[in-house]
Amino acid sequence: MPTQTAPLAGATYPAPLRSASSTAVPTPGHNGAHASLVQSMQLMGTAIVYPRNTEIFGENEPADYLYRVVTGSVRTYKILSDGRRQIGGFYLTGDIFGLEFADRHMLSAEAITEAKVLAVKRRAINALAGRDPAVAHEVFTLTGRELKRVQERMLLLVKSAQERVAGFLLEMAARTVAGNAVELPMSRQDIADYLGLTIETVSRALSGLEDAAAIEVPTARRIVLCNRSALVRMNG
Amino acid sequence: MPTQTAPLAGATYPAPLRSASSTAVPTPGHNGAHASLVQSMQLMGTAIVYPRNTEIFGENEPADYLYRVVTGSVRTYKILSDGRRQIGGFYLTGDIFGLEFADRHMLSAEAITEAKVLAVKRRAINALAGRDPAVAHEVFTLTGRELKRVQERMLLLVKSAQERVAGFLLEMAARTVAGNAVELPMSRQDIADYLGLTIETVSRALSGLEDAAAIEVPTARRIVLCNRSALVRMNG
DNA sequence: CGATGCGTTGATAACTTTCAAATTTAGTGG
DNA sequence: CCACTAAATTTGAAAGTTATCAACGCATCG
Repeated sequence: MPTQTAPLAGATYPAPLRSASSTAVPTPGHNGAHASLVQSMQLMGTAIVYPRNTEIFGENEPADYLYRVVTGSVRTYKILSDGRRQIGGFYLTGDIFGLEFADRHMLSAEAITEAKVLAVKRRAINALAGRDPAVAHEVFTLTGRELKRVQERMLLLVKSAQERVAGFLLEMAARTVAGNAVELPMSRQDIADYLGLTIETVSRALSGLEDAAAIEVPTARRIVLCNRSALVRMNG
Repeated sequence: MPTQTAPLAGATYPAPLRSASSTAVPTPGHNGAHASLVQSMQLMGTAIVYPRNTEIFGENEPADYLYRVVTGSVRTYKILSDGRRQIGGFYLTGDIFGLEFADRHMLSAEAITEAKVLAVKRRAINALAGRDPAVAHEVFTLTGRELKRVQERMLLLVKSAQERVAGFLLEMAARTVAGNAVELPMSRQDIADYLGLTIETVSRALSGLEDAAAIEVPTARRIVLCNRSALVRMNG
């Protein structure tokens, strides 16, 4: 089914959020908005280090925890019936993941690089949200941002290969502190599975952007955005 | 950005839901779950009839109302910078639309066929949700379903044309009461803009499915699903 | 130094779009 | 109610894009 709208703006919800359904990805990067949630997770949470490419949780497992990336990076994904892998999202330092409307994960999560992850019992956060409206509000903000992200992703998926890659780079750049250089933690295969393309097409799109002088690719994982407006233009 | 998870399962949120961000499409069809919300909307709402192809609300307008389709059908959409139109969702009788996390609509809405629409002040619903936890819960359920739908839509968008069309037909069939016949209120152009394809490709995919004896197309708008398992197989 | 994995590049095939035209359907006016 | 015009849909052929298959380069690591 379709597409886009969510709860009510300007509402106050003293609501039960019991086992609704579905999932959403939290907003990475801008964490200033989640001060109390992040802070609380810090206190309640357990930090675990996952080596590269190891599973953090699997599809259909009970969603008992909420996670926050302390260091490293994480991907969520789903294996489709035809064997393809669709990546749900990338989570960088500071990002929160594992948010679910349902009581089971709809996606699996893996460490892309070695990742230190803070895991907090969902129940604990729920209890906290019950006591602290600010925390509850943060959870909603996360949900809202996630919806927006998924929508933007949908818009990305109807574009051409080069537009998708350009959009991806802009997205990663926006999530990364650095000036114009983006350090990609994920492989070309990860990017391809995120954008619904093949690695060859991703590689060619990057080469094309390089030829167009929009980016530089000193190493495969490091990309310099030389001409952001060109990227924006390509992004659609 | 990416993708999928949302609020916390099994939580109780006495939360402020003020101007978060983003949008989501409510779940059409199965309305049994929203008894009290629907009922309340019935009492509070104003019914308006929109002729075919007229605007119900526009992108960036204040999202002051929540809508429910009484009769007819509605589409939400967004015009992309390159002129293409991306359809956000289709809303059939009983469906609720106009849900937003933000205080302005991210999409425009139009009547596909003449549509009788119930419009209810958002504030009124918020107030009701504040008093009635069941209503608040319904709003969350809608949000959760919407997230799930957007995710499924994302999965659809990375597939082949024929898979997308097959998936679309299954979706519409699931939302329609009728046995195996689906009466499509929308044009091929609407379908194409929903699936990120051209009308020609949609038409050819339908012809292909017809050749494969998976469907019959007595008239352009009426489709009979002869072999559902074939469609499911194609759907991925 | 030879494996092994990852990324790039090339050639070809498959798929989708684009452009064009034929066909059907719907709406209007007589 | 019929005829006619306009719009929508289908179909065909050619062009463009992306996937697939294959080879090559480059780095890391035993």
